[in-house]
Amino acid sequence: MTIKLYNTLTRRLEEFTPLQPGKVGFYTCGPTVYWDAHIGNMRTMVNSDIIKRVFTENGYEVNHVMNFTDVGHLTSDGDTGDDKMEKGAARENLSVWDVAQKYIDGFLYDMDLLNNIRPTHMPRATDHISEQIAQVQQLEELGYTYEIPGDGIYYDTSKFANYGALGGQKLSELRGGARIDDSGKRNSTDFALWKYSPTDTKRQMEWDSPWGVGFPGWHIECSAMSMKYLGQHFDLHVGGQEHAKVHHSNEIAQSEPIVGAPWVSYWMHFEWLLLKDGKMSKSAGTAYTVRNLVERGYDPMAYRYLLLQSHYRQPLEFSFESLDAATNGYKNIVRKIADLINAEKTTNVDSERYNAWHDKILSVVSDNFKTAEALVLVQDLLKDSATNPETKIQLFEFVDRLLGLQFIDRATKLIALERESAPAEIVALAESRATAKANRDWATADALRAEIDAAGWTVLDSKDGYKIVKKA
RNA sequence: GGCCUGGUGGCAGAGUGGUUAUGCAGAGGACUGCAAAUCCUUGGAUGCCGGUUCGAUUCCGACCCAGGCCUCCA
Repeated sequence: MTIKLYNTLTRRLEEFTPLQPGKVGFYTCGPTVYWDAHIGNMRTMVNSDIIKRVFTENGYEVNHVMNFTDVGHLTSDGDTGDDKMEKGAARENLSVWDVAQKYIDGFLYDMDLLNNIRPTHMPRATDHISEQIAQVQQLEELGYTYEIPGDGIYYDTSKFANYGALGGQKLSELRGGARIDDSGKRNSTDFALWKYSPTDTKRQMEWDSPWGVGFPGWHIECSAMSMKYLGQHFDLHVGGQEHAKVHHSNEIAQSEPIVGAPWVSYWMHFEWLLLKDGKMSKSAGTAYTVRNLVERGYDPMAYRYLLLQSHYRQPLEFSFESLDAATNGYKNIVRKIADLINAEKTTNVDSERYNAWHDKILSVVSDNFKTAEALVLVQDLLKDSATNPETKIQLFEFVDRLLGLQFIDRATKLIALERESAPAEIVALAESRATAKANRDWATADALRAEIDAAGWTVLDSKDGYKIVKKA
């Protein structure tokens, strides 16, 4: 099936053509591991995961690379300010290396909660210093660099004719020049490739290089690692929308002189998760992590479901109200699937119906990853009386592979919960209640039901008597 | 100042040049002693003003409003 995607480079919806038939290589700009990734960060990861799943279901062999930025780049793109990793280390009284490991572990934990398939490769910047140095050397030989004495090696963006193409703005249009720039840079958009360690303090992370002891600028890591694991040219590069102008423009500027243009065929940028009042903020306590949602009793799949109801190129406004709505919607679907699994099977999978639904669902997500439309089809499928339960179940297995919403898993767990037999004392209470009911003593019956409920079980009446179900 | 998105019912959010998805919430009903679950039915929206068109929510233009990026940020 044809895959269409919106390419930021051309600002157009394009049909995807791989560099090598049947294969796709793509790179996601991963997290800087100095703090917990919040649910907004994770939106990007879910989007990446959907891309991977759509390619996979279309028969592609996927090589997905996502980096961990564990080297301290600076808090300002002007290559000044504090080092984030060092700040994190000071905050937590850990070494920078331990800080990195701690937040990598946390990140992967949350990735798993969201059922994101792990990338094929997850390289760390600090493990690829030599590759980064090698690229800086190549750029130096090609004449793209200059030194600011006592500061570092910089990239001269005026040497790269097409600088800023991705951001839709020419060099001359960027406002950078309006700020005071006493750093010695030739152009406001120039950026560091290699920074010298300060002479007055000892950095925890620093390496030898042909230019002196120091550390790499933060853009070069993505160029170095993507090429190492995906080849000099690859198909797709994705990341948060804020990366387009600076980070990705710089990556292109670093890479194309070395490998030729176009370096990457397609670029995709994801919109942000916003709060009513704007961005998530750590200081305001609104930078929720996936683990925070779990602590509040939410299923991570409900959050994933919320995300998939919107489009990746559209900002999404998060609130607990909308998460509650998503939770209800998600649970309703799970309930219906559980009923399908419980339904008596009298027929076999209807391959004609299966194929029709399969193709319909796959085609809407293959068209620029419209997951919201796929979820509409999921509702339609549940209502479709012409498709038998077995076929529907098989289709939901496909939907789970495609969207990663773990419908079958949650439905199976729900059934298990419902089949778990109640302990004797609960059964005794239920029996008493049944007697009270038979005597039309509603007050006693309701009191007993409340007692059972308080013990963690629910009594459900039916035509044939009652069921005792463990509360989720 | 430059660039870029959007403005759709109570909420979240799709698609579409010609009956405005879907979900949640709401209302009514079936079933229930009452609940729960399920099923059925149902009310309710396209910022404002022009233009193109037989017809615009959809295309074009102006305006108003909101948000984002241009500074680390997914």
